[in-house]
Amino acid sequence: MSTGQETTGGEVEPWDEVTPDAARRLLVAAVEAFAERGYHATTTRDIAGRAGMSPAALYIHYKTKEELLHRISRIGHDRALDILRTAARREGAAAERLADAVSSFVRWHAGRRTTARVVQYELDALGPEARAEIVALRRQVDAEVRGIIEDGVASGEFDVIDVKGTTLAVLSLCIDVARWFTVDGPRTPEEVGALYADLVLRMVGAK
Amino acid sequence: MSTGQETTGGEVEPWDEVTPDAARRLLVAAVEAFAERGYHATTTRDIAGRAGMSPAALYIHYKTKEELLHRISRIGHDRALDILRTAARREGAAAERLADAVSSFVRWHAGRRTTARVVQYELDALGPEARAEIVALRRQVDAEVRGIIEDGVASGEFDVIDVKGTTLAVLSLCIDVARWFTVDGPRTPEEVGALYADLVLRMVGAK
DNA sequence: GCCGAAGGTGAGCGCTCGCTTAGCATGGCT
DNA sequence: AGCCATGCTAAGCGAGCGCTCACCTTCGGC
Repeated sequence: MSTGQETTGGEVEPWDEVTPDAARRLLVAAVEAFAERGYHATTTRDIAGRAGMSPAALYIHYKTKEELLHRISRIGHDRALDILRTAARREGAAAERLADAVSSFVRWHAGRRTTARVVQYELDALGPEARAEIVALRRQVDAEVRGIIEDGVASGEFDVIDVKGTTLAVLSLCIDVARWFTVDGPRTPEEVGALYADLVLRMVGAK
Repeated sequence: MSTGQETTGGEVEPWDEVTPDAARRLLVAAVEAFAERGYHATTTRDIAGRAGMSPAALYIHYKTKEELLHRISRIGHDRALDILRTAARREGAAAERLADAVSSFVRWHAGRRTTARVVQYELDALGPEARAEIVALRRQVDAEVRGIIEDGVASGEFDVIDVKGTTLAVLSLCIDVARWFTVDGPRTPEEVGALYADLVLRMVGAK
């Protein structure tokens, strides 16, 4: 049921933009630690230890522990938004674009689950101004998906009563993948992506 | 689209079972604090303060802070399982039972959001043996929903390719309500329940 | 061969954490 | 009246937290 060509969904490590090397190692270590134990349960000594450095080294590259979370959250949301934008702005019917958006978004949440977990569940640990910046990005994420659904409704492809509520549900379904997905589980990110794209097309009454 | 009579979905405070009164006040205070800031970010001083008591009072009624979380998680999961069981075992077609299960489960996650948040997102803060107990309850939750979907497939009411995957997605959709729902938002728990019941019936290809 | 910038470390400061202990008030039972 | 079980508090212990500081090492430019 409706795949066609798809945009790639976050299979590469996207931390190349973080330099120098030591700063990137610290950030990757922080992603792992935050994903495993949560922001508040993670100590700066744990992050530094995972990166093979002393606790003090962290403060050469980052002002505070919260700045680490902020950087991770910012880069992660940029990536998520990029994935959805790519799918939303390609050529094709609304059904194809929605299926592509969902499957690549889900593949990112499953395949890069540690990052997604931090991005989606540690928002409240940020201070007010950093959180406001991230919330703005989330609104753009919502707008991309809502745009595709509105297109489908306008063209008669979809049958949706509550566009805002359905958009919320679609994103909610995708995001929760970061909560339950495990690499030891029976499904690959690609399989979950395909299943969820199918389920979402049913939700919007495609065809 | 398919409502009919519904089971009540967690609109009452379910902490009557916790006695004595001081222990219940502490537990309610802990639910609020854990839901707002997360288990690890919550201090025992904060919990005791919300309950109008000194920090030491907590340890008269609970051995550790973790025991508080364990009790909350246990009672919450019992309640969630009870809601789904009631819906699953009533009379009626699979579509009605599934709609009832989803709408009451969602109403609980939205209406009693603080409890649901702790129950669904603080599982990892429990120790191994407590977590194992809760995980067993979650498997029963999954089995109830899967049972309804299997019934619908067997009777020809539903059109589902991947029953296990669809069950997971349905529960995932409901659970994530605890993450995004707010009382300040534009929707009531009842409205979200009705919308989600409709979306889930579409997901299983009902009728 | 010398120097300063960049990047690192060991030690530790001030603070807050979960939890304990000694002791005080209350109230039902004898 | 005397007594002790129950429920609570004030004070504080040991540990671990985020973060800092004085100092060390490495290395390209002259």
